[in-house]
Amino acid sequence: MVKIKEIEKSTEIKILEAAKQEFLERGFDGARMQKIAERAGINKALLHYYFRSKENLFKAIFQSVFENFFPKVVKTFQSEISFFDKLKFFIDNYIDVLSKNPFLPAFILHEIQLRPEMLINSMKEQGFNPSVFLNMFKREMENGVICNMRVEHLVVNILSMCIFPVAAAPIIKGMIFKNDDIEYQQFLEERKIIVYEFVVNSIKK
Amino acid sequence: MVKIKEIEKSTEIKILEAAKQEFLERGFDGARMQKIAERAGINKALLHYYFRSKENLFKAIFQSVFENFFPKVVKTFQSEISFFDKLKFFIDNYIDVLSKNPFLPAFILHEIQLRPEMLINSMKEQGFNPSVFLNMFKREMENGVICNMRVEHLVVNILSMCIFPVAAAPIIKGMIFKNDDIEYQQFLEERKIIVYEFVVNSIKK
DNA sequence: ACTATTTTTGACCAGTTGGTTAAACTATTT
DNA sequence: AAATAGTTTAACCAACTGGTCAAAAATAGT
Repeated sequence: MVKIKEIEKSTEIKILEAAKQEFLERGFDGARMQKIAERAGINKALLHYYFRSKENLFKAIFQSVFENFFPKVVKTFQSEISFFDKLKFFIDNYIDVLSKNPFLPAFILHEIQLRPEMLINSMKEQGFNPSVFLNMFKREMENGVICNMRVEHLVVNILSMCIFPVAAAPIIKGMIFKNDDIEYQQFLEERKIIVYEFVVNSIKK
Repeated sequence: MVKIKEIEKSTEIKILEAAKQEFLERGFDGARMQKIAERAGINKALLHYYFRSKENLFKAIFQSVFENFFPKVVKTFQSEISFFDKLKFFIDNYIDVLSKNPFLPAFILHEIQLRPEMLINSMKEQGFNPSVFLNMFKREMENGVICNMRVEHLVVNILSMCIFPVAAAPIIKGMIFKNDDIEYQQFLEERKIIVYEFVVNSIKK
């Protein structure tokens, strides 16, 4: 049994991985329990054995996925580097995470439209607090390092420019890059620097 | 019959309005033909009488909705006002349209993930051409009015800051404004100016 | 007023979907 | 090795869903 666990992933892990794919690609309403079972290579009844219902399985996935969507800000921002390096590091890192989870942004944005409770739930359960983020910028404004503005707008601007281009990948690919995946990936790569410069240009005193 | 048409909307219009609501809120997979019929106050079979299938009805809605999502750039940009006024007008106008269609951005972003063809289709059918948009900025760069950068990034930045805050409304409301709708609406209103200033600060020479 | 055409409806259908169950299989305990 | 507990499966089910159809109702044409 020990050997099996090492070679073959545990059933629960296999289910979670399959469910994550299915839910991320198709959303709750589009996802099919049968498809999840097939993807995991198991019998459909096993899904209900491990996770009572579709709703339950979905909640598990949403929570695990939520972590990737809301950047673990604390570690990034507690380091000793300068404000601008923190900002640069954050943007680089966040775009990187998202571009490796291409379905994530659109999935979250879609699901929360009719289930905002899920968000609040996940936030509480993970102790996520946006004010850590906001306060960092507020401090730099008070120190006169960056221009004064409502921090909420600044933060939303930064997040917008990181998240939207991934959520809108099919649009951008289709309209700008003639559906060339490589060119689009290159575009995202460039943004790690461009977004930082764009923000700094705008807020630096 | 003339009188009836004036008082009561034609069946087709009623269906389209009901379907638009249902599809925008729930997406294709979450929408129910029965619910659309109820919303329109008609029998379900009528839906199939006017639009053969759910798929067909969806296509009709997607196309009509697409127009609002992709700003009618031409008219805005052909006017004689200065570049910066065009930009200001565009951002103001676009945020306004989106905030009046709160489900629109997340709907489009979700649906295109697995149906990119729909996008291409609607684009062709409506003769939408993104290069009109891109070229305007390129011209101003060549004229030395704004800083040089890859126009694609500039345009994506602007669109990001207009679209994302609407798509992410439930997140922003929940995390920043304690679910206060009015404060959130005020926030969007402010962005009409803030986004413009943020962009201009960054690109003005 | 009568007919032909279009619009609307209720009843119905076949396929799908999430979920259940009893039995088979596997591993663990004694 | 026998009993016990934990996994896995195939078969099944009730509810729902998109879609059909024949008949009824409304409208238009004569």
